[in-house]
Amino acid sequence: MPDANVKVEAPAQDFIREIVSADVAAGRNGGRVVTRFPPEPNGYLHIGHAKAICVDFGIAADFGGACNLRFDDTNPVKEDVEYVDSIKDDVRWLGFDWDHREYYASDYYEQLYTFAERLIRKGAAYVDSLSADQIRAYRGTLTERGTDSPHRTRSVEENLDLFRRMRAGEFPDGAHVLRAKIDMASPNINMRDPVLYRIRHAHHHRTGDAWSIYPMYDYAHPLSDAIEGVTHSLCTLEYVDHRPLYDWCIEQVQTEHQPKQYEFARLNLSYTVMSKRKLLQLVAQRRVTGWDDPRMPTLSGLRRRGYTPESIRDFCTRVGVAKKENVIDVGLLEHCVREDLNKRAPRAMAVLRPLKLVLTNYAEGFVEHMNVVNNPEDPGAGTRKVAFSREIFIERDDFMEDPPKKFFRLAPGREVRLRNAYLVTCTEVVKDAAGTIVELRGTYDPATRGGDAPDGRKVKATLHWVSAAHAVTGTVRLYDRLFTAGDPDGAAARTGVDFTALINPASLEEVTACRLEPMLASAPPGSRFQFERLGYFCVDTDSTPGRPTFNRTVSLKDTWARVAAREGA
RNA sequence: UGGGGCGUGGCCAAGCGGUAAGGCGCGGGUCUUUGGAACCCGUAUUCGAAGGUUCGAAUCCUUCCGCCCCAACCA
Repeated sequence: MPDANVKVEAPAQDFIREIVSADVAAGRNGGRVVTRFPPEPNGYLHIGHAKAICVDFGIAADFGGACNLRFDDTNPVKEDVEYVDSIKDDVRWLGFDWDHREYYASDYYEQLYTFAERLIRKGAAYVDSLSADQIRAYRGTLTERGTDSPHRTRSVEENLDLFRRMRAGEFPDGAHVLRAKIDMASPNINMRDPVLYRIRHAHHHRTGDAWSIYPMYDYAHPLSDAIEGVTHSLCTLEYVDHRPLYDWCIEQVQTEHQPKQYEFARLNLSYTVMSKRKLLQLVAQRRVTGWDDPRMPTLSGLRRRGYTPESIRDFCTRVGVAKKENVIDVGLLEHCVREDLNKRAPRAMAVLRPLKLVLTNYAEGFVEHMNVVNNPEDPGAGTRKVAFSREIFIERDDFMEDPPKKFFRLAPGREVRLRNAYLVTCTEVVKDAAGTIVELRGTYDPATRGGDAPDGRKVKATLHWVSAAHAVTGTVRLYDRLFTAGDPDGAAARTGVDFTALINPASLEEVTACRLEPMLASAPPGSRFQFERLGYFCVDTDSTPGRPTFNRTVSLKDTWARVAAREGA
């Protein structure tokens, strides 16, 4: 008698989980759930892969199953160990664990070869000696059926002999291919005798020069899944048309396990390009500094930008899994990091564009150490001391000589609060010969230490600040979306311009003479902070104690910016 | 034009014949020593369109329209 309390059904949140759930309930595959994440090691992982990773590992975890990490390394000329290493780093960083289940399609080459001979023997595959161009011509078009190759009727003996000699390296690249014998008249072009093996005298990053023939994806993938005992092979929509071929391979080879393929929509992000080819172009043309440029949608870029793995996983969950083509608003991704970092990032004060404010009634040479809460959202984060003195820097944007109606910050004669310090009033604006404001003078109210007025009077703004004598100088990189168009791919296609023409010229602004709270100078690379009132920032990988450098992950929501824009200010 | 996939608010997305969840965004408000956060309220008489079946349709049927994918010895 099964204990109903022991059996915990994972709730179905999407159509794939519904299918898996039904399979488990029906006892298919002995109730086992095995998935796999199968990247080709030919580039860096991006946020689109993150969705696939979350789906593959997430579904396995939901059903108490396992997810394999399998490198689909069937094309030696495009692949490299550099990529397998980065992929492993990225998957791990995202928070997923494949235990010892690290597999490679190249580990199955011998087995796949044996399967191929089996196909030849049963007359389901043949060696074709047409050129690539001829094969294309014989394939027909979308509307016209294809034509059988003259080699389609070769005998099993001849096919076996040729195939073995292909393996032995007797022929040059392109001389022959192994093809599945299916149906040249199929309305599904993938079924018109697809190529299974091609000759490639190339060095493979793992098998070296052991092979001179390599299996194609359509052949290697389903059989690799079967070899590993994968139960649910999840991939993106463009493979829907390949499913009949996937099933054909499984059926013809008569594998022990029969994995099933299910497809979901890939992730697209607004103001972003996601194709490997385009990302590579950005790197190659130096439009960005590299694969890990903080503006890149790669996982290494997002990591360097300051994104947390938790926020990316949360994003993938919110995005959902369905079959509809989509373009997710990048604002959702930004929302996810803000939400995560708000709870975890310690606060700091940093003045990006400093304007000196001299408090004329504050004793010269006097220093006070204000008690400051590290994170109002996290009492456990504790407090710290921040030096305050006669001369401080405030943000230039926080002062206006002639403020519009809805500007609440500092202005001549107006009182505002310096966060965690005092209420101050601007009494004088000092300008240079050109009329540029070079300094502010003002007074502070000694009775308001900490920021509260004993008489209960209120101010409409609280400003961040840093003591001039104590601040350290640093660099802050302000990032914005890489493209000006919400849908760069679509816009480029419509207008006929290259997508690089849509790059946002202001995607990076480097601000050098920022004045930072001293403790920021010793923060290790990767550490994240909220610069109060500005946004979330992390110490860049190229930061040094002598020249602290921060990347802005994302700004804080800025109501004033919205109001100012609306008022045309 | 052959085959396949998909059409629910600005962007996602539930919904599986019983009378449109939720998130982001947006608008308004409360609170506030971050114009942040938090909290509250509002935001589709309608589900690509038109017919039909039904007491009842986003859900079933028919036709039409639109978008995406496929003709690598790439994955």
